[in-house]
Amino acid sequence: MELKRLYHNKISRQILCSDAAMLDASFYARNNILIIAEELLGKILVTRFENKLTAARITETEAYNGIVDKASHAYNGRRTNRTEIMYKPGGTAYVYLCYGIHHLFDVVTNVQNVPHAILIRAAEPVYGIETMLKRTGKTTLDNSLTKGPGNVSKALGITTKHTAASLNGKEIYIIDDNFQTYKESIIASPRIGVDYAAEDALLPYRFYIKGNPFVSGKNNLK
DNA sequence: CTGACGATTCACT
DNA sequence: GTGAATCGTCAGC
Repeated sequence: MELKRLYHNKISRQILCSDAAMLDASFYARNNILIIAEELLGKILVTRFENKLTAARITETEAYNGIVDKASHAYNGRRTNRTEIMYKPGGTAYVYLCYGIHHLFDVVTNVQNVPHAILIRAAEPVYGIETMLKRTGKTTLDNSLTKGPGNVSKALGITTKHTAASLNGKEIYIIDDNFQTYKESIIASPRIGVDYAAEDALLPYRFYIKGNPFVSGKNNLK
């Protein structure tokens, strides 16, 4: 099996800052969250905070399917100060604190009042690696830099203060640089850490690029 | 107001 | 494989 190692894939600043490449509202507003979660693989998540540009190609996502999904914060229509962000229109950032330590970044999808969200679980650095290393306190680049949702946010500088931010703004956005993610290299599997969700824990709502070293867990080769 | 806990990570055995 | 870290959120009183 061919291993997709994008490790050395660097992207120019010009492309990362191109408005034309930015995913727009129509991408996020769609109804089928599984399609969007799959299509986000291979897209590039870009952040620019205090003029520090960092970017990573998405390698792993998880869909949280709104009010019918027992794994979702918005299950059964739950509305709180925190989850209210999930009810915003597609193309909004939903960031929350997990275990008091980790800031997890989600992409809100669908239309207003339909609380769909896609967790970005892993990505492969393509720009601003020095900045990412500084943010994470690491000295060398390896897959731990952006493998796992807490690590992605940390490397890209995303925190809970960015929740509700538009993904069509200047600070956080996702671009399509026409990178080809081949269907046969995409795996769907159950989501991680959602045992509490009863039968919904078994749904194949996690998507990742087969064999990519920037994917959480150990068993990403099959 | 209080207590329980989490869409995790990392160090250690 | 096990356990600690660490705090905002949320249900319940």
